[in-house]
Amino acid sequence: MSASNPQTAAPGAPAEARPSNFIRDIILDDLKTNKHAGRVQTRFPPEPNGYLHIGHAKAICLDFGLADEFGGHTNLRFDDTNPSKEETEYVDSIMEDVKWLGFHWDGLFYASDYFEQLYEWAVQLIKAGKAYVCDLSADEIREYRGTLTKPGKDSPYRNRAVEENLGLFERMKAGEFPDGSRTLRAKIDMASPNLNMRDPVMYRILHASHHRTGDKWCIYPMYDYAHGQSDSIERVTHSMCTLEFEDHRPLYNWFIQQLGIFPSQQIEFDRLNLTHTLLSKRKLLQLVQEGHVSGWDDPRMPTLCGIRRRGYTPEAIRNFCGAIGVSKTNGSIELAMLEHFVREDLNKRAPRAMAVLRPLKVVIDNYPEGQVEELEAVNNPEDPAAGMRKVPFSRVLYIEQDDFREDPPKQYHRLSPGREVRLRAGYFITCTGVVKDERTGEVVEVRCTYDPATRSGNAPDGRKVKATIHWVSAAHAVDAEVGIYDNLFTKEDPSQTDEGKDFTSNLNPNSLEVLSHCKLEPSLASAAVGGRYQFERLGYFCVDLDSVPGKLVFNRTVALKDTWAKIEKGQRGKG
RNA sequence: UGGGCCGUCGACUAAUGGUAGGUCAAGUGCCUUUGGAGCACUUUGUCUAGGUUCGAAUCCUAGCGGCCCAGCCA
Repeated sequence: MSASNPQTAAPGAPAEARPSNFIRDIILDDLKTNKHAGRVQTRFPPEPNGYLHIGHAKAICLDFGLADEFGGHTNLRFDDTNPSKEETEYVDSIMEDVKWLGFHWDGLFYASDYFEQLYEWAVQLIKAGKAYVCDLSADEIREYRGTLTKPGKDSPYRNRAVEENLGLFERMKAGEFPDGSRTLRAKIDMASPNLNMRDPVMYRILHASHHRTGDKWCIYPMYDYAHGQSDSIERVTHSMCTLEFEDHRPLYNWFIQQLGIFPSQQIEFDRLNLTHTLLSKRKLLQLVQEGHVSGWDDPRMPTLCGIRRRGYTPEAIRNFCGAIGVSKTNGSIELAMLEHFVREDLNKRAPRAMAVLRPLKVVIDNYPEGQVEELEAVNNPEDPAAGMRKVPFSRVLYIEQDDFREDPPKQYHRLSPGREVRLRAGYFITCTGVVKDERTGEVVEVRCTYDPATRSGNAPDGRKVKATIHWVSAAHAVDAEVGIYDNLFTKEDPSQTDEGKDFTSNLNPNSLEVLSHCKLEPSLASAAVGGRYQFERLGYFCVDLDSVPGKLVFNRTVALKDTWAKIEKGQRGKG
């Protein structure tokens, strides 16, 4: 059960008020017909072979959210049937991520908890003549399986006597045979149009150490033989999984039926796809291993730990998952949708601060040298309870390079020679001149005068300015490093590649920009790791894991919507 | 090409035989001590062709298009 809910599942909301989806409809219907005596049991079943990503968040919100809505329960179950790929590092991270997202499981289980039961059931199936030990090699099994259009043919071992099968299977378990030499197969139908029903492998021999059972087993169940029965053991009523398992459902049901155990129901929904993003554990692993990113928690990664480090909130992710809905259509959500939900959440809660990313020096000629004033600034205009803070003001300031143009284009409202703007929470200043680098001609300093009557940002004579810009007092500024992130991939669909190239050819070479001498207002000096702020007019930023007092590091979570950038882009477009 | 699934604004998703609606994006305006936020308004859609029906996004038929399946991975 979850303590907190996606916005789509506000506790106590009337069922009719919640957005519908076809899975919810199925549950509603089952409740109406009293199929499981009003019980709703779900599970989230990750394989501990990688870190969770935003796609898993969708499944988690569904599994936990739906159970929660109907007073049901949700188990966290690790699908750990393949010891060669699974590690405790991953189970730890998965538990951490699920908790961070705001969900709490009822039961914590592992498919490996059921190895003994699964083995007994396999023996039962052998005795019933429904399973047999097959000596075919992997290659031979593939040949015998047939193709999409051609039926397969029976294994020569298909009709072994029950006693022989029993003996062989026991010896497989006892470790008498090498890896790959034999398998236990279900006896179903080699001519089935569904390849999953062509005598699927139930057990393979794998002399590998398992992260939980150690060396106890050297035969391991396949996913298809383990998953449905695990659901059944936990009396899962609604077992949600992604679309590619649709073809497996007949097998899922076959095992349950042959065994005569609790009939869990598998329901498939569409996997999340996000533009400019890859959501495949295999490819994410490759990015990490080949060093294209700094690790699983690189802020550019779509992993939950990456997104968390980037500064996303669990609420934002849950709201996003609620908003995208659930269906069976194969589509791709625009990244802008995800970004919308962080902005929406952070706008309400992130305290504001001033930070200058690309500093340009401003000297206010008529401001007394050595004087410092403490100006009052609003912490969050969306939240009066957030209060006020003091920001030091003095004669030499930094402003954003972007906020000054010597030769301003049309519609540019910010500072330029002769023009007056407001300093956020401060005075009106007018640009009186510039100082340039003699060699490069670059403006290295802007000279201004201020109007002492405009303290706090209003002119007594009622005159208006068109722009308000942010600033930091040079003498009081705190230095910081800031990571600016862009899409990890340039293509909308990064898996779409040119001949002979793989997805890494679509990596965005500019996905990370590190700005190292950013100037922050002094109140930020004590910002704690994980702290989220809005740097006014720029975006939302979060204190990075590697940040220490004296050497601050921030990540840009997402930029604020930038109307001027849009206008400017339009101007360039026109020529 | 055998089987399975799916086609609704640019994207995602509702409408369960009876007004094609919502969110994101885009655009316009208002407002603004963040060109932020907010508010208002606007544009754009039922894959195609037949059929059933008083009435079809919804049901039927046939096309067309997309995704998945030939691991001893999950």
